Parts: sequence; C-alpha cells; structure tokens
Amino acid sequence: MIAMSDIYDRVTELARRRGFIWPSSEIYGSVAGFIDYGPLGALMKRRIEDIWRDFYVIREGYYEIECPTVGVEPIYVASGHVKGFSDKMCQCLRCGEYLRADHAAAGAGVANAGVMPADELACVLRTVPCPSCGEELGDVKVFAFNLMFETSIGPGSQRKGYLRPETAQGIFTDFTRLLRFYRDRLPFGTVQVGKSYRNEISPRQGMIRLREFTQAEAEIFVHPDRKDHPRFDRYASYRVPLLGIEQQQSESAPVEVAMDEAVEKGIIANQYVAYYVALTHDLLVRIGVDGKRLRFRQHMPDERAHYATDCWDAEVLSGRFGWVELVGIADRTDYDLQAHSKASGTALTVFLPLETPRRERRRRIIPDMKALGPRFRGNAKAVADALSASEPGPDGARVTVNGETHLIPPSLYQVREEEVEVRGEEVMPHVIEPSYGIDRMCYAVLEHAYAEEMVEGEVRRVLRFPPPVAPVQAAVFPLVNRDGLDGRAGEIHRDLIGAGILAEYDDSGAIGRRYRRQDEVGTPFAITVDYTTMEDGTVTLRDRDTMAQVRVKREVLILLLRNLIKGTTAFSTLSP
RNA sequence: GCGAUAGUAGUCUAGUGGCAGGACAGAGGCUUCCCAAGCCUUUAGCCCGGGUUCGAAUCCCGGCUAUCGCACCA
Repeated sequence: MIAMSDIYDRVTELARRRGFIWPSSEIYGSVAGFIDYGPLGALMKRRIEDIWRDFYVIREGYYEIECPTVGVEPIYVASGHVKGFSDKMCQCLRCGEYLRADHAAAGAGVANAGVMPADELACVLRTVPCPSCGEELGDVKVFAFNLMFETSIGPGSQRKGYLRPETAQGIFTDFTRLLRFYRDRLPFGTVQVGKSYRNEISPRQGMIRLREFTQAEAEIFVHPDRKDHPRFDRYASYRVPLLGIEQQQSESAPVEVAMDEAVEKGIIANQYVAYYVALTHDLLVRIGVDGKRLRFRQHMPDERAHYATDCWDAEVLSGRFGWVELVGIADRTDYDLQAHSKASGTALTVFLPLETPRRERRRRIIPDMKALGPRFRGNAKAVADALSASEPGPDGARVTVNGETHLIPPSLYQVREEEVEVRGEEVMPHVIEPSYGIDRMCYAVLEHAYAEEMVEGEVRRVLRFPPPVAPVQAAVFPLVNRDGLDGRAGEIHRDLIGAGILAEYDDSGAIGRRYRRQDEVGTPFAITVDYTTMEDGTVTLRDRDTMAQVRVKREVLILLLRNLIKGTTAFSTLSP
C-alpha cells in the first residue's frame, strides 16, 4: 500500500514522464492553471469523453452540439455571470495584500457592504483597518475582479466578449432551435463537451483547479410538473452511497440507498435527479473510479445556488486533496430560460397541446384605437395594453401608465364575451443539469488506477485502467529478435492496427522490461510471439493486472482482443 | 496575491565561490526461449533575467513554477 500523501507526487511524476500530463508552455515558463495533455493523456481523455458520449448521446439520445467559446456580453449579463462572478477587491497600499473589499468593510461592522457600489465602498474603507497589516486602508481603489476572461470582438466596434465560464449557456441560447429540432416535445436533452474558462485568482492543486478546463454538460429540458424519468426503472434499484443533508448535519457516514427509495423518502428531490445520480455513479465506476472512494453529497441549503431546488455532487476521495467534486447534478428549474427570455425578449417556452382541447369563456376588452390615439399620443399603446389587462367597472376602467392613473370611459372600448378553444398551454421547461469536470475525472482515474506491487524483489508500477480507457490497447513483442520471430510479430502488429486496435510494437532489450514499460502506461494486453508460434500459429496473450498468460490461436486474436478491450469478455474467463 | 520553503539530464539526486558527478530511464549494439538480468557504446542538465566577483549551480535582487500556510474558489 502506498502512503496516501505520496500518491499525488508519484502519479504526477509518472504522468509527466510517460506523456500524460505536462505543464503548459514550459520553455517560456509555465502558467499556473494551464496544462498540456501529452500523447497518452490526450488519448485517455478522448476515451473518457467517448464513454461519456456512449452514456449521454447514444444511450440517453441527447444529441451533442458545439458552440463558440467566446460569447457576447449580453449572454453573461443575463446568466448572472457578469454580476455574480465578480468580486469587488482592493489592494492595501501598505502591505500589498489583495482583499475582498466587501469582506473588509463588513468585517469592520459596515452594514450592507455586500450590495454597496464600488465608489461608496472606497469611501467607507478609508477608515477601515487592513485585516492583514492593521493599518488604515486610506485612499484605496476598489475594482471588480471578474472570474471571466474578457476579450473584444473585431476591430473598432470593440464589442465586448467573454470566454465562456461554462458550456451550458450555449445550449440555453440555442433553445428555440433545439426545441424545433426535437419537434416541439418535452422532455429533450442536449449535451456539449468542450473548453470553459475561469480566471481563478490563485489556482493550485494541479489538474483539480484549472483556468482552462474541459466540461461535459447535459441540459435536460423537462416539464416542470413531470419530473419522473421515463426510463427510471433502469436505475430504480441501483444503489448509491448518499451523503444527504441529514448525514452531513449528524456528521455520519454516507448511506447506501436504492434510487426508488431515495425518491420515495424525499432524500433526492425527483426521479430525474436520482436517475442521473445513478447514471453518474455507473459511468464513473466504468471509467475506473474506485467505487469505495466515491460518494454523492447533497448541497446544504445555504450552499446551493438560489434557483436550484436540489443539487448533488459526485465526490471522489483523493490521497492528496481529500474529497474532490467531479460532477454536479442540479435541478436548475427555469432560472436560465427565464433570465434569457427576459433579457432577449424571446419566448423560451414550449407549446404543449392538451389531449382534448377545452372551451373557455373569456372576456376580451378591445380598445378603440381611433379614439385613444389622439388622446394619449405617445402613451396610447401602453394605455391600450393596460386596458386589455384591466377589470373595467360600470363607470369605466382604471389604468396606470407611467405612474399616472387614467379613467377610461366605456365609450373608448368594447367588452366582448367570447368562447375560445384552448388547445394547449405555453410551458417554460425546467432544466436538469449533470455537469462533469473531465480533467478532474482524468486525474481521479489516474490516481485510482495507480498501483505499486512487489514482484520478485522489484517494484512493479501499474496503471490499472479499465481496458476501454487505456490509451494504448495492446502491445506486440517478439520473444527474441531472430529466427523470424520478429518478422512474425511485425505481421501481427500490422493486423491489429488494420483492425483499428491501437497497438505498439517493441523489440528492444529483454522481454520483462517491455512488459514493465507497458504496465506503467496501463496497456491492458500484450501479445508475445515465441517459437511455439512458429510451429502451431498460437501466441501468448498476457494480462496486465495478473501477469497471467494464455495461448491464443492467431485467427481468433483480433476478435478476442476487441471483446477484451470493450470489456465484454474478461481475461479471467479464458483458459490457459 | 501575501508569507515560508524549494527549483541541477526524461526522472530522482550529489555538489556552500574554482573543470557539474551519479543512479535509473532513453538510443545503438552484443547477449537472451516469458516479466526492469548482464556487457559495450551513446544521448542528455544547473528555471528565466539582472547584479556582486578575476571567477556564480552556489551569494544578492527581480520574475516564473512547485509545495505548505493564509486569502480566494458564483
């Protein structure tokens, strides 16, 4: 067993040396919060993303879209990121410490510091002591630090843009197009996998907190009153370790609960959230996260965003970082669609027809524009709108426009009682959002896959990736480089590549060294050509985890390897 | 961002002012009938920029990065 405090160092050292993860732009000096994926890291990340797509795009049927990483300012004004993502800060002139301006003021007993504009804060702070050095702050500048990267679009016009802080907004801004694509029905979902950016003040923790990172997000649009998942039975009896609000308050351990029970008992708000909690558990275990070091923690009421009704984080136990959030699953209600609808003036609703249209009596007020126009001039339209929405009395209707109340006599409008057919209703969907941090998942898989064991007095280092995640899928070796063994091994290597299997060929040094080299990068299977191969056409197939070997006929090798790599066949079921 | 500590080959490391050394890894070769064996050859390094000095990996200043603490983490 490896000491937990060491594992981060060992994993990152291996990842650096063998081409998984590198510091970015090293020759010019790296920048914190940015990493490069080397050849094997990029492959592994791609495989994890593709497994994610198997779950969400193929199985759930939520098609993937791709939006720009640069977005115009109004998107992020509407989403709340311009306001909510920025902190008012100031720098102490004496000690140079950067401070949250509102925190400093509040700490000195200033009321409403959190909602105070910058110039007022600066004023208040004059006499406030610096929490760091104790000196009065005096004439400090208060400036907004926004966690979004800013940019400008095009020359001259200087239209302001931001690098997206999450992929979700692109899906919301495409809502009407998507609704049409999905033929005006609920529920439907859309996913996006891509880069997002947050200009963290001080990123640490390697791959855990990055300034540029990859997200995989699904936005599932559901009827606000129908949060039962149509395929809930798939995960109804699936058991997941849950650390609910109750367990956190009593500081007790997570409890294993089946999803149907969790919804019935009200631990999880609805079937949709529960379904994606279970699906996420399924997915994370599939890519190589250790199920014993995985839990789902519910956000405490004061922790979750004000619009979310329920939120669960998939957390994974890291030797270095403790419990780390990999995935957030939230019911975002209609917060985003409301915000974008309001800001853009576009209706972001779904027209849902009733099964049987119902007839309704309605009273309609029809303003006489010919008379209203000359009388109210510029305000005529507003008055007419207010009139239509009013409840007229016998003496007329009272309407308030621009703070003025007018009495409109009955001669200026008609009241018509009519029976209308109501064919359906406009509904603003709620959004269920599972949001995955791909880079953190990659790190968690690396850390959980890393193992050291003693073999004949030597340390063997292995990355025990599940075969579908392993960057290199197979290796081919000649036992020795003579008597035609190397030529035969070369043929087999070409066969594998021709079959779409990513295989490496290695004939250097001793066979044991080659096995170890592949163990270290997690290659699950090795094929060795020996003298028996030359006699009867069989090869040795060696398993990374157990180092066990079986003899396999060359004709079935490719089919067998495909099944082993997919995970549909286990090596342990093969006879030696 | 502040404070402390550190930065020498791909990796780990020795080197307190005087020719930068080793181990492992890598490459080429020999050897080798299944798990980092052995032998020969070989590639490769003082984080960046200034300063002090006859002379700096070493001392000083600044920057960058990493680790820890603080702050930050919608």
